[in-house]
Amino acid sequence: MKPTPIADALGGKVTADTTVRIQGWVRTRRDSKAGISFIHLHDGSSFDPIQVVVDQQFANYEDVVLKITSGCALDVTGTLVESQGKGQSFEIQAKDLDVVGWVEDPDTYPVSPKRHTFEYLREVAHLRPRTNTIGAVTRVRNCLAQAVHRYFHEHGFYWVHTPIITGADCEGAGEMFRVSTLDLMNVPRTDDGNVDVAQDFFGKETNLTVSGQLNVECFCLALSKVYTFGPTFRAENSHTPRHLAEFWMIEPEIAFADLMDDAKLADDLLKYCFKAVLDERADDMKFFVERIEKTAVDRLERFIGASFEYMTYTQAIEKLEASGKKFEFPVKWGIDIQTEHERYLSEELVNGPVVVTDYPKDIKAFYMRMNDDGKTVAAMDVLAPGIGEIVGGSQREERLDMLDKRIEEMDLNKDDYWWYRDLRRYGTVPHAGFGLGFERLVQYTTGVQNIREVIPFPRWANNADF
RNA sequence: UCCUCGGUAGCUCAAUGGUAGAGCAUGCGGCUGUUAACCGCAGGGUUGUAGGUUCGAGUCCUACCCGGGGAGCCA
Repeated sequence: MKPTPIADALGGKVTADTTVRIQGWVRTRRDSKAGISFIHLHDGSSFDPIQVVVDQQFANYEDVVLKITSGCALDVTGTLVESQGKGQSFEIQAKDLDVVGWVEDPDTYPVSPKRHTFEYLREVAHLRPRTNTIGAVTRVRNCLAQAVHRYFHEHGFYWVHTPIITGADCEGAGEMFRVSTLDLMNVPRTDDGNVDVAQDFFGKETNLTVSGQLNVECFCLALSKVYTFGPTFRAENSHTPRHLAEFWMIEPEIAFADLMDDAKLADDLLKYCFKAVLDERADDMKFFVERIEKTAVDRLERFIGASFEYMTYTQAIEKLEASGKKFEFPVKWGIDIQTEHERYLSEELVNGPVVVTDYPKDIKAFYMRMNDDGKTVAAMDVLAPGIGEIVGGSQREERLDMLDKRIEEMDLNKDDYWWYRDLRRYGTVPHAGFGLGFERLVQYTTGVQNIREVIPFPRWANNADF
């Protein structure tokens, strides 16, 4: 008999009083000495486990059923019936039960049925997918990823697979991870004592990508609407609940578009994704509301219903100055907006997502388009309550002379950007794009505090186990 | 990298410089169509690592390692 996903059995997709077969892992077992055992079985298909009811009459009740513990893998066939107890619609009256995999020592089973801290669960990351929280996060993460691709597909975007390994010349910010096959014990040197990168695999210095943006721009100026969605890497030694050394980023790039088109796209995409989660993962979101973050669903509903609040950097600075707040970093035109400032803007002033645009050129990247005032660039950040910067984007500088001026001002080497500059020499058009940190999106959606819980196997400084 | 708090049973935490304790989990028993159940009993410890002070260190000192929170950087 073909097994049925638990979601289908609970969701009314199977006729009551018929025989079903289910396979999964035990969450809990409770016994009634009166002659019944209740086993909660989960298989990942839904948040809720299914209750398997096993009667004492069962052939191997004493030898098998009463020895089942949390974590055991079962294959159960029985009748799907309406539950007599509270807490579930349907349950299974077991007719046949096979323990496919036992837990060898229940006493030291790392995810025993009790409360665990997230810090502890990271140390058993191979088993934490069995917990309610990580299971729910995994389903929501998947739902968001599917929604991202679906949104872009429906709107005529092409998914471009930009490289993971990149030449060092051309990436701007962020500490990078070196990619090399050189023997660390015996590094070849040039005559002047430097590492002889010519002998390395690629014949030059290479690193893991920190962003696919520059590459995806090439495809944007040919296919009009494109995006990347893949892993990116930062070797920053940052120790915060919002940073990872390896994370996934979504980077759309649109041609014949300006900064407002860009912001509109971010707005649209985010709302589409949140709607998908509310539609498809109500079970998991209910759990997040109950156990993780009370306002999780409210927040998404408000986000979907609200229009983005827009302000320029200059206006934001004025608001911060007028707030009467004492900030650790004093507010002055020209400073970068700090975490405490972001919090004030999105959490207190607006209490919702805020788009801040037109930042001073000196605190932003070389490729951002110079505004007519000569002081600011066409950049935008979306700040969300509780998480800070969730989207960072800009209109790109499409004018070669202006781009060259910025490259020079920022002390970069023009020759390193020869192909990026070529885009401005051959059929250049105004274009714009942004980066959306996928894990931050999952964090914002679920209300999970630490980013290390929303990626299957988190990597950060000194942590690359599993 | 900086500031700050912490590291004791499988997990979460107690313990004035003087006998190492509880809750949960686990095992056994009792009770119950049970739902993060309840009652009783039991097993379970190199107190992060390495030094030092002391008659005596989980507790005080030094160094290091690891984790949380905050900051910087950012997505």
